[in-house]
Amino acid sequence: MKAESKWDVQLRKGSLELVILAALQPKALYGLELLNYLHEFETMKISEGTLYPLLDRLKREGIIDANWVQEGELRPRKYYTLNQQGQQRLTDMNARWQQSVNDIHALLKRTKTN
Amino acid sequence: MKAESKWDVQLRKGSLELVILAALQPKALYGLELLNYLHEFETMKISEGTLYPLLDRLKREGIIDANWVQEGELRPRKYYTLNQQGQQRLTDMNARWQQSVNDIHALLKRTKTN
DNA sequence: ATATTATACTTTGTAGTACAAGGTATAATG
DNA sequence: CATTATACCTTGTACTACAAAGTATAATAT
Repeated sequence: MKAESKWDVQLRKGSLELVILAALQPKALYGLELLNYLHEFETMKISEGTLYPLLDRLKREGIIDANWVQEGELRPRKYYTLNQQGQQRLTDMNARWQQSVNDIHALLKRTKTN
Repeated sequence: MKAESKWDVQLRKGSLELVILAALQPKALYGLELLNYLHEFETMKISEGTLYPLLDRLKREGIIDANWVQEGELRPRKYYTLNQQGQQRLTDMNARWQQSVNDIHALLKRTKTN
């Protein structure tokens, strides 16, 4: 696998918020669970130091909710859920992302592939 | 038209470098010409304060070349051209971008569109 | 003449984000 | 009783796009 470049980080920067909302939409996940889920995707292998502050921010912005769950003897886990505002935000972001992809695609089509 | 959100800026952040390389690939453009060209694309309406420092950076990184051209009585213009390294970088970025789009697409497909 | 507009490029300071590296705490394993 | 695994948190840093303002020159308007 190719080492991660500075640019890979920058590219992810914009889409990460969308990606996390999308990941939380089908069902609530706790931090590490979400992290491992994202690791399935080559371009989304982020670290805890990236994820937790981001989740905090999304919570402060009021688009996700968090609540501790104690399951049996296990360490308590903080589950994050997408709320109504989060669902709306996801829809908006999705649309905007699609538009951006279209624009970039159009620009790339005008290049010559020698 | 929808006002530009903080997120729009962040989303553009990652792809802007790719976009500029793609725009310069077919032929050399000067600053404002490139700016106007990008304004054709809704998600790529950047300002001079964004473009010129970015072009400087790409030049310092050695992936584009710049040279002043005096055409007739007009104000001299600085034309930017993609060099060989820039072409390579464009190819690499293109591949990585495609991969990222695929990943995000996969994530979005798993969401429910109620 | 001289003010304004258009063209073209430049500079400065700021805000937002992801990151690496380290930290805390607890329970299970060796 | 040391180590590993799980889980979440904190701090300081690097990078990028941006707004706002500036310089300089030529063409146009008053």
